[in-house]
Amino acid sequence: MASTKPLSRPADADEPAARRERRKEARPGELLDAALDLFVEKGFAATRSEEVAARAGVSKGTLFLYFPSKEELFKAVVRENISGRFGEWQDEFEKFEGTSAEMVRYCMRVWWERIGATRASGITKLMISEARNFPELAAFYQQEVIRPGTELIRRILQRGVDSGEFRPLDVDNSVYSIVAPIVFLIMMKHSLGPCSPQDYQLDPLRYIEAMADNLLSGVCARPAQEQRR
Amino acid sequence: MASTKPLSRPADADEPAARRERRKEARPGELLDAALDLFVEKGFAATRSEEVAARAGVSKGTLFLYFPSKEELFKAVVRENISGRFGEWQDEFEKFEGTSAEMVRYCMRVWWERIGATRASGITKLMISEARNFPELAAFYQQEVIRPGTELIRRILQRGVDSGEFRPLDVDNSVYSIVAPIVFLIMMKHSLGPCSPQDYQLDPLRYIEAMADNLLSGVCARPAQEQRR
Amino acid sequence: MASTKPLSRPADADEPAARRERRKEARPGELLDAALDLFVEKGFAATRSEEVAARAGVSKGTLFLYFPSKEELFKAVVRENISGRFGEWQDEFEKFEGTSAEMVRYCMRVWWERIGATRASGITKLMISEARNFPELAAFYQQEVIRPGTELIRRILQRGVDSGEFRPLDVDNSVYSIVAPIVFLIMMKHSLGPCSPQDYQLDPLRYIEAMADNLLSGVCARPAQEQRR
Amino acid sequence: MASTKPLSRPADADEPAARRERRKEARPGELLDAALDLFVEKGFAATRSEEVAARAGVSKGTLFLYFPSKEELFKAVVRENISGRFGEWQDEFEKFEGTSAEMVRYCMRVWWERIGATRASGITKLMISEARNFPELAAFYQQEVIRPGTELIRRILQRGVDSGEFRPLDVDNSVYSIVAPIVFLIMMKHSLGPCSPQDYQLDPLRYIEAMADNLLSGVCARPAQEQRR
DNA sequence: TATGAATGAGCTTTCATTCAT
DNA sequence: CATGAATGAAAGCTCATTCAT
Repeated sequence: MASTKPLSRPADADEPAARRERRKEARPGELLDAALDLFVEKGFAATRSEEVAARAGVSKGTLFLYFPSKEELFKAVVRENISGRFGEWQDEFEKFEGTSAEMVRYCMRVWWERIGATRASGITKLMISEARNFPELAAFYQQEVIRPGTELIRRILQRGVDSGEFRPLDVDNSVYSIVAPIVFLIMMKHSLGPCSPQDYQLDPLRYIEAMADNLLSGVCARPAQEQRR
Repeated sequence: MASTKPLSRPADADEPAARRERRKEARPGELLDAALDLFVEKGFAATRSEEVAARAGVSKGTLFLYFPSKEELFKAVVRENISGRFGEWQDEFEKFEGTSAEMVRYCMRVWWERIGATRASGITKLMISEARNFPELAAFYQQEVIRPGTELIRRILQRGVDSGEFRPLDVDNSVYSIVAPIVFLIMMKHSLGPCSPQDYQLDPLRYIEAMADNLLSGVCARPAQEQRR
Repeated sequence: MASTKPLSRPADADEPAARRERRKEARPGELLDAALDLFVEKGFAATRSEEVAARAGVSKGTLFLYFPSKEELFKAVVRENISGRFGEWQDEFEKFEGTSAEMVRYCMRVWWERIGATRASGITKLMISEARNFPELAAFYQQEVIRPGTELIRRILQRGVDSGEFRPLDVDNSVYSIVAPIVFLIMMKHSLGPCSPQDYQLDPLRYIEAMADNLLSGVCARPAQEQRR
Repeated sequence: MASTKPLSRPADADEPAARRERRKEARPGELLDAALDLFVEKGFAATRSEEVAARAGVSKGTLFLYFPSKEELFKAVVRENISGRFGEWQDEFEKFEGTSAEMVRYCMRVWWERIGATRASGITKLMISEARNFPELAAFYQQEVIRPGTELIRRILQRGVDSGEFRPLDVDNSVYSIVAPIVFLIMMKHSLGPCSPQDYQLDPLRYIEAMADNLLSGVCARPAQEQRR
C-alpha cells in the first residue's frame, strides 16, 4: 500500500536499443507516480522535490525539465489522477437492472475496486490535507470530482425513493451516508492506518459490507425482516 | 470558525491592573491556540513559527521560550487538545436511561456540540494530515482517542444488540457507521468546506440528523414503520 | 580603488555596550557598500549574494533580512548612490562669478572630486553594464541623473554662448564634449584600468586638465593666443 | 541594431543545393554572431548558452561541439571581433594628404562607419563590462586594440603638433579627446540608448561632427576664425 | 555531426533556532 | 522574561555541460 520504493517499471524488458526513447515518454508518468506517493504520505510542503526525483529514478534537474515548479507538479498530480470516470459510471448505473439497494452495494464495491484500492485514492487524502493551501485546486476538485460524484449518488438514492424502494429521504444529506464511509476508509488507509496496531486495521471489503448493510437496513431490529442479500 | 485572534478565555473581564501577570501565565495557552489554528489550516510543514508567534501576539523568541522546537509545539498542541473526555462520557452513557437508538442520536449530537463545533475538532484533521510524519503522536492519538472512542461506541451498539433493540450487527465495523459521518463532517469543515460554494456547505445539525436516521432505520422502506423520533 | 576587502568600519571604537544597536542601524549601509563594490566589479549576475553578505561581515540570511531579494538590493544600491546633488550644483553655478571657461573647468574638477574619485562613480559603470537587464532602473537613472546632469551642463554652455564668450555651438551635442570624457574616465577606472599596465593608467587630474584645455581652446594653433588658465 | 537573427553573410544567394554544407561551415560564425549580440545585451553571466544556440538556430549540444565552454565562447567572440584593422588604417593615414584637422575628422568618421555603426562596436561595451571578470582578455584587448588604437591617434596628433598646425599638446592625454567621445557613443548605443526616450537619442553623425568641431576649434570664441571644414 | 535528455554543482531564498541585549 | 537581529542548514530552482542516440 503506497509502497515506499520506486515503482519498478513493469517487466522492464528493455531491448537496449530504444531505452532512452521509452524512458523519455514514461518520465512524466513516473514522476507523477512518485510525487503522488510522497505527497500523500508526507504532505506537499514536507516533500522535497529531490526526493520525488530520486523515487522516480532521475535527478533533481530532470524533475524541473518536465514540471516547471513543485507547485505545478502538485497540480499535475491532482489533474492526472482525476480522470473523470463519472461519465462511464453514470452509463453503468443508467443501464443497471437490479434494485436500488443492489445499486448502492454495487456502487460502494465498485468504488473500492476501481479507486479505493488503487493509488488514486491517495488524491482524496491529498486534497483534504492541502485544500486550504491550494484553493484553486480545491475548487477544481470540487468541480471535477465532488460535484459529479455526489450527483451520481444522489441519483441512485432518488431512483430508490421514486420507485418506493427507499423511504422518503433527506436526499441531499443522505448522499453522505455513502460518501462518508468511503472517504473515511481512504483516510484510514492513508494516514492513521499505517500507524495503527494490527487489530485496528480495517478489512475493506467487510467494512464496506457492513456500511452498506447498516445504510440499507438500519441497525434497528425490524418486525419482519427479509433483509440483506 | 478558526478565528484569527487568540481566543480570549471566556469572561476575561480584564481589570487593567492584573492583566500583565495573567497574560504571562496565559502565554503557552495562547500559543497553543494560535498553533492549532494554523496547523489545521496549513499543515505542520507549511506553518511558520513566526506566524504562530505573531498570531499569539508575542515575538518569535518567546515561542521558543515555551516550546523547545516546532515539533514539540506540534506535539503539545495535539496533546493539549486530546482531553480524554471519554471517561466523563462513559459515565454519561452508563447512566443513560433511554433506548439505544436515542443513545446513538444523543451521542452524535453531543459529539457535535462538544467537539465538532469547537476548535478542538481541528485536531482530527491535523492528525489525519500529519499522522505519517508523527507516528509516535499517531500512536498516542490512537491510544487516547480512537481506542476509547470506538470502544465507547461499540458499547452503545453492543447494548442495543444485547437488548434486542438492534439486529445482530458486525459491531466492529458498524462502529464506523457512527464515526465515519462524524469524521467526514470535520474534514469538510476544515478543508474543502471553506473552499466550497455556498450550496455545497453542510448544515451540521441536519446532516447529523440524516446520518442518524439512515443509520437507525436504514434507507429501505419497511412494511410497518414506527420510525424516528 | 574598489578594494576587494571588507570595508573596515572606520576605527571601530565600539564600546562593547551599544554595539548591537549601532550595528543594526549600520547594516543596510554596510550591505549597500559591499554590494556596490561587487556589482561594479563583477556585474550583477556574477555577484553572489553570499559574497555581498560576507564582505559586509554578516551571514547570507542577514542580507535577506534587509533586502527582500538580490534584485531589490540592486535597486537600492542604485537609488542610494544617486542623491540628487544636482540641485546643490545648480545653485553653485548660478552664483558663479567667473568666466564660462572657468565654469567648465570648475565643473569638471568638482565632478571628479565629489563623484569621480569616490565609490559613487561605480554606479555609472553599473548602470551602463546592466541597463538592458533593468530597463525600469535605466529609466529611473535617465530621469534622476542623466537628464538633470545634461541640463546643468547645457546651461553652462548656453551661458557662454549667450555672453559671446563661446562661439555659436551645437549645444545639444556639445554637452557630450564634457560628459564623454568624464564617463570615459569612470569606465577606465572601473573596468580596463585595473587590468592595464602601469604606463596606461590615467592620471585623473592631468587627464581632466587636458580634456578641458582641448575643449576650451581646441587643438588647432591660433594666430594670437592668450590661452588656458 | 543588434538584430535578433543570425546575420546572413552578405549575398548568401542560397542555391538550395549547397545550402546544407555551407551552413555547416558557417556554424561557428553564426554562433559567434549570436553570442556577441547576447553578451553585449545582457552581459556574460546573464546570457544562457541555450539562448545563444537557439538564436544561432542550433541545439545546445552543437554549441559545445564548437566551443568547449561558455568561457571559451566568450573569448572567441572577443578575439573574432578584434580584427587588428589598425595596420590597414595606419597605411591609410600615412598616405593621407590633407591637414591634421582633416585627419582627425576623417578618423572619427571612418571609425563610426567601419566600427561604430556595426555590430563590432558591441565588443567595446562587452570588454568594459566584463574586463574585471576576464583579465586575460582585457590584457589581450589592451594589446590588440587599445595600444595600437591610441598609438594611431597619438601619431595623428603628434603630426599636427610637429607641423605646427596644432598647438603644443599634452599628447598622451589628448588622445582621449578623440577616444572618449567615440567610446561614449558606443556606450549610449548599447546600453542606455535603447532605454532612453526619443529625445535623448543621439544622432551619431551630428554628434561626431560636434565633437570634432569642439576638439579642433575649442568652444571659446576667437578673434579671427577661419574655422572648420 | 547534431541532438536534446539528463545531470548535479551552485545559487537564491526561506525559516527554525539561538542569543546578546 | 521578552525581544528580534542574526545565523546557516536546507530547500527550490537554474543552467553549463555531458553523452547516448
